[in-house]
Amino acid sequence: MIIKSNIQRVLRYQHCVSNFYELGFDKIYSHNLAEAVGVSPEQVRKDFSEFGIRGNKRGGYDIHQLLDTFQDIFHGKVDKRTILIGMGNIGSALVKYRGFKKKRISILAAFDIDPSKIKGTYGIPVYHFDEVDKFINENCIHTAILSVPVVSVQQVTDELVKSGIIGFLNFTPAILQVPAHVVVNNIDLYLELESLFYYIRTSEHRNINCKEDKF
Amino acid sequence: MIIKSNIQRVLRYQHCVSNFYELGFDKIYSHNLAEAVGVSPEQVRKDFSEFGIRGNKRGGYDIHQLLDTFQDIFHGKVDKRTILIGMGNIGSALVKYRGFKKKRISILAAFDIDPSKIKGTYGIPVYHFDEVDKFINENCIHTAILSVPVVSVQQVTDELVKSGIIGFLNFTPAILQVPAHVVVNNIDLYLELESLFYYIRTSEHRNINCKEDKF
DNA sequence: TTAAATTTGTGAAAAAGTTATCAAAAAGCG
DNA sequence: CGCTTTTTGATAACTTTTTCACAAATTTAA
Ligand SMILES: NC(=O)c1ccc[n+]([C@@H]2O[C@H](COP(=O)([O-])OP(=O)(O)OC[C@H]3O[C@@H](n4cnc5c(N)ncnc54)[C@H](O)[C@@H]3O)[C@@H](O)[C@H]2O)c1
Ligand SMILES: NC(=O)c1ccc[n+]([C@@H]2O[C@H](COP(=O)([O-])OP(=O)(O)OC[C@H]3O[C@@H](n4cnc5c(N)ncnc54)[C@H](O)[C@@H]3O)[C@@H](O)[C@H]2O)c1
Repeated sequence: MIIKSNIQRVLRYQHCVSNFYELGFDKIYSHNLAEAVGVSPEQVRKDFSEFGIRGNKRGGYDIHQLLDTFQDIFHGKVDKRTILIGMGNIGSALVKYRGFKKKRISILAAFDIDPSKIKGTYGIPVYHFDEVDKFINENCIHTAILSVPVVSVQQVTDELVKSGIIGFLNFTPAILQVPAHVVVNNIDLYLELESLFYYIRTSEHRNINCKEDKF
Repeated sequence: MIIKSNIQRVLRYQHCVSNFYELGFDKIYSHNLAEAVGVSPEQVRKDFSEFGIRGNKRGGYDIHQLLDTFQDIFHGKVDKRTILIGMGNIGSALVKYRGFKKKRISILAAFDIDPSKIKGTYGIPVYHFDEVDKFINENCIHTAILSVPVVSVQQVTDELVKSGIIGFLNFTPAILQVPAHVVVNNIDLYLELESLFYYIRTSEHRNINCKEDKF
């Protein structure tokens, strides 16, 4: 199986190749992509070979061909659909964001248990969580974004797994217990912030004008 | 230098140890933490040894002692302060979130260039970005959260680095160019979603009731 | 007190991931 | 055309990270 960081790097290369395409280029070299994405050229070639992407010796990679291949790999011509559970702070920020549409990702609907959220207008329909099973099966949904309070996330997850969800984007700090075939991508903002503080505390480059050692 | 994933795992152990403490336990074993966090017991012990945390053979780890040690490592008794740049969808979700306060992390102020954001009420002061340098130096800020549009993030970053910021939490899809001593933690929600779709497409566990192959 | 059971800590082994090396292909050029 | 330069692709070397294995310590219990 191709590992997550490999996939994510290739998605970054894709973005970079699109930029080159927009600028009118026809070919691109591993060192171009490496520089733009902040990895080594060898890494780029390794990543490409993992996906069976071949270039031309001395000729680099053909941009049009690359873009086609990326479209195949990531189903670029297919709309990707998901649902969101918990229309709170994070949930409504995600729903309002326009950037996913450009990448052909749609949050089809949101689900909550708070009647005020269900009545609200957010640009997408917001239903009661009781209706999620019906919606998943009627619309053939495989993934869900979890932005509910941490206390209820495991129960919500269990029900979604029962309804057929096999991929989660989890914004809660909980470590979800799921069957082996279910994938969970965790976004733990607290861990990201706290680890950042850890690094800056141990850094020798802190602002020398600071009298006290504040963080 | 201790790596990020090591730090983040230990933060998860901390959370789990706190739960055990709340439940009235006095000691905890590597296998308890392993199970809760979803890693191997050996990993727990290796992680601990990296931070110089020692347990007792056959006696496990003393919970009170562990919690004290975690407080030392992560400066649990010190308020950690940061600022936020870009009071948009994501920015205001973060500012509204109450969970960081409990962990003694405060977003002291936000900065924007849109006058309507600067006039708005968000619970924390929102200043014009022109004032960020003064604020950073007067308040001894080392870290910043970036939730501005991707087109302006590099320029914003350059200015913040000049003002002394050495740690970023970057919500934009841009790969930031920063000096070597500056740490950037990236949260790329598009990459997380797209890699999830990649996995579920290649999974054999997709809902069999789906006639068409929708994603 | 001795034996049995359990759990840590660590060094070795294995696995995973990244970087270096270099032959081969292709392009440019005199 | 033949020589030089560039760049890929494959493999080897290296590095990092995780897992394994087991001695040492400590507790429990007989
Ligand atoms: N907002 C942030 O910046 C932030 C940062 C870090 C972590 N998180 C995590 O993200 C999650 C969401 O945070 P938030 O700030 O958006 O919270 P929030 O309280 O604003 O939103 C949670 C939403 O979930 C709904 N909900 C509650 N129980 C539900 C259930 N059983 N089924 C369906 N919906 C339910 C609530 O009605 C609410 O609308 C939390 O777990 C939080 O820990 C958020
Ligand atoms: N909202 C999401 O769900 C989401 C998802 C993925 C990625 N992102 C990324 O996060 C970033 C923010 O997204 P958003 O949806 O919150 O955007 P947004 O447009 O809602 O907010 C951006 C804010 O930044 C301010 N701003 C613009 N230029 C600025 C400058 N030079 N200095 C200071 N402030 C400035 C704007 O006035 C606005 O308030 C974007 O880069 C976006 O690509 C957001």
